[in-house]
Amino acid sequence: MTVQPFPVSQLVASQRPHRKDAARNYDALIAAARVIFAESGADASLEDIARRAGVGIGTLYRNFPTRRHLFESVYADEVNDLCRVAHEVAELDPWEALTSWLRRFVDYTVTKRAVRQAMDEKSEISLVCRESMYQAGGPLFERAQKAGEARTDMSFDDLLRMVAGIMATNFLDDAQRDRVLNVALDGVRTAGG
Amino acid sequence: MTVQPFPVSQLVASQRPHRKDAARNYDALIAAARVIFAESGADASLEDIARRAGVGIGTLYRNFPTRRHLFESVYADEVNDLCRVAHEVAELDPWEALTSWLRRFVDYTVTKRAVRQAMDEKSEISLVCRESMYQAGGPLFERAQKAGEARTDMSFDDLLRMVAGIMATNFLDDAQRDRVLNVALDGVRTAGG
DNA sequence: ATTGTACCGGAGGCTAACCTCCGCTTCAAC
DNA sequence: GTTGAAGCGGAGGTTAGCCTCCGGTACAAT
Repeated sequence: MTVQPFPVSQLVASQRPHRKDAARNYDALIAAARVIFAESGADASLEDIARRAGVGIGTLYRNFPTRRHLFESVYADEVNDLCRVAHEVAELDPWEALTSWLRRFVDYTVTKRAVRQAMDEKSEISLVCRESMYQAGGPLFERAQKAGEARTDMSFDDLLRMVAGIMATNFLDDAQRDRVLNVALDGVRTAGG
Repeated sequence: MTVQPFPVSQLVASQRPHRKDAARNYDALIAAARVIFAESGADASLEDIARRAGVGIGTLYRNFPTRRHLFESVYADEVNDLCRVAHEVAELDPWEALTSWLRRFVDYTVTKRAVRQAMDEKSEISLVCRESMYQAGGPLFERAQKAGEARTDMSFDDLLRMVAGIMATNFLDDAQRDRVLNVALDGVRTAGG
């Protein structure tokens, strides 16, 4: 059960400017985008993001020529973290490892609304990100399957989309989201295999 | 197990104009909105809808003063159908009745993307619709619970949101959506009770 | 057939967001 | 400290969608 290192981080890091002020602005933009995308989805106003980051709209466009560039940079960041987490949970028992990784997946507020859209993007970086995520999480799923803890009549892609769908849904509160996720995961654990 | 008649239909029917051409336009608008909302979500362009319906934008606004009016009219229509279906499935066995109703719920393409938004609306008509839907589907769930076919540690609201989340998610194809829905429903059927 | 009225449609003003462009500022190399 | 280049920011042109308004049209009642 090997997990590849993170090809995504270079893609993102290479864009970060060298000058001090520029780098600060770059980070502020990513952080702001994280928040605004989380609140309003992937088609949030770029001017809102620039305003929140405390920079001019021109600066935003210099760093991220298109909305997609910005979105993908944020997204890549998250995927990066997810890959790292997959490493960290590798020592837990199979089912525990899988579900705690998926829970982490759910917790990402940035892409909570936007991930579903990203799942269908065809751009190169999206493909790379998805690939990375699959390489990181897929083995956890297979291990759980081999341990007889997860049904074998569904794919990892099925699983991710299921969880993504639930995580993108509005619930009354976090407790409800958790309850529902548990129900769905019970469905993954049982029968059908 | 009684199911209330449909308080929603009056709300909608009362808005339908009397004159022949006007009524035709009204229907065309609803039909067009159904399609466009399904494609682009609840914030689709109203002018697209008018164009597709083959009427002027003015006609749209005369019939539906706000985007919400239009959306809710379409939504109410769907809810209506769902209530009727709840009646029809009442004779099936408990689990079968519940799942076939839920499947019908999933099949609604109109609100596929938009239902999630609607679930959180606070407007009067949304409340009425949700109430109707709960009165129609809730008994199916309770019956399944009493028959030991559905877990009792989740609410009907939990269930609907789970299914709504899955139904609003983009899948590779319908087979995948079906597969995932089945997995989640397996989680509802088992344990935890 | 006439006529009053309800209805039609789209031109056009309004706003919001997109994105470019360029004069000014700030950094860091020497 | 000087200097040139990299970076800044926001004014403003452009587009898209919202919604109003009114001259003209088509229905249905008589």
